[in-house]
Amino acid sequence: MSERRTQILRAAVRVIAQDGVRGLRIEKLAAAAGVSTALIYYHFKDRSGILHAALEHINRRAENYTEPAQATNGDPLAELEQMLLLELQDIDEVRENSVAWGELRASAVFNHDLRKALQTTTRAWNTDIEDLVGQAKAVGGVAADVDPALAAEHLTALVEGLSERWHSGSISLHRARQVLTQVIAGYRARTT
Amino acid sequence: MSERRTQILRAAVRVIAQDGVRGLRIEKLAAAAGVSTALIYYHFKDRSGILHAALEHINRRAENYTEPAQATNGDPLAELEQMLLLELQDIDEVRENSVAWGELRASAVFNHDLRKALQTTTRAWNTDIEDLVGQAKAVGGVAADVDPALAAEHLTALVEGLSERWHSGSISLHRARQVLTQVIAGYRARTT
DNA sequence: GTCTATACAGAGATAGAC
DNA sequence: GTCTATCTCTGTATAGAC
Repeated sequence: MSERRTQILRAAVRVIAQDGVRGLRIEKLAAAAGVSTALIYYHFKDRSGILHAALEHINRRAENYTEPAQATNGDPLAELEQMLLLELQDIDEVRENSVAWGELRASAVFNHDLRKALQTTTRAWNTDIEDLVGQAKAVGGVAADVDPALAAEHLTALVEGLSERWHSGSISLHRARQVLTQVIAGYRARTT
Repeated sequence: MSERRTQILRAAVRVIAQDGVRGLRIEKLAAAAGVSTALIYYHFKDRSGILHAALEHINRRAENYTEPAQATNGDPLAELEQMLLLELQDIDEVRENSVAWGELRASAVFNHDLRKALQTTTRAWNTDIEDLVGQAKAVGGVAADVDPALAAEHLTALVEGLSERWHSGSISLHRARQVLTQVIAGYRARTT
């Protein structure tokens, strides 16, 4: 992919994180990227083209920082906790991504075109978490009667809910992390 | 409140549920309400006035159907489950409200004016659920070491997360209800 | 209170030069 | 590939009659 394209896409994520998908203005994006509006149309055809490309870009970034972070000494549940808490951090890149991701979800409610990309990434995330729960089960970290798929959907949906509350000012970041931590603790070798 | 106002507000909720807060067009709203655009400005001053009034209206509706539904024989946890599952139903009024409410949250991420109304309703909801968890604790329905406030935030944030996934097509309604039911079941007299 | 007609601004998109 | 200039459409908002 050309330099220019990525330059514009990076700017797009920034602008989306600030104004939302539906608040994205080509002129503002052009300013943020330091190029003319015409160039944006040249590279992305139209508004919807930019949006799709930007959302793909967000997905790719999301997949990246999902990768194994620190050593967790083979404790799958600890790794899971780390992976989920990753989304709830006040660091520019993470917050930007998380807000933009939330916007993608919110927009997909009304724009059916966006749903497919959303589903793919959501499923991938669910699967990652499901695997970790499965591993935790194998080593006795969680009870045998926990359904990994169900637990994964529970945890990821919860993270999304907490993120949006955080971004919309209805819960503090600290509190959100606390809720999540407690819920995960609740999975440690218990019943159901 | 005048007849006309409520007529317009009802239409507004419908339109918001269909196109989102940011997709609301005065002309479309006028058509949906069967009035002229000028009349809308007459009653609500400007676009933002309509939005605020519509969101208040949504809040009022939400508070209503939150009321005790069916007899639950004094089982607080059953009542809680019923109250939360209420949000996950494929019935026009509920879905409309739930979508509109999701839009309010999503818009509040970028529009700080909306946050106050959001916080108020969120807090009220949390408190209701917290009370029920407290009652359940009192009758031994949930373990003594469960923190009702934390549990309430967990459950309500989860419902929001599941709702949005449902509305954006990333989870089926049935599956969302299943996840929620299981999570609540996990609270029945257990540790943490 | 309610409508018709219209002014005005903002934002998406394109033409054409370099 | 990239820019400047500009066209055009859509959507908010108002004027003024009834």
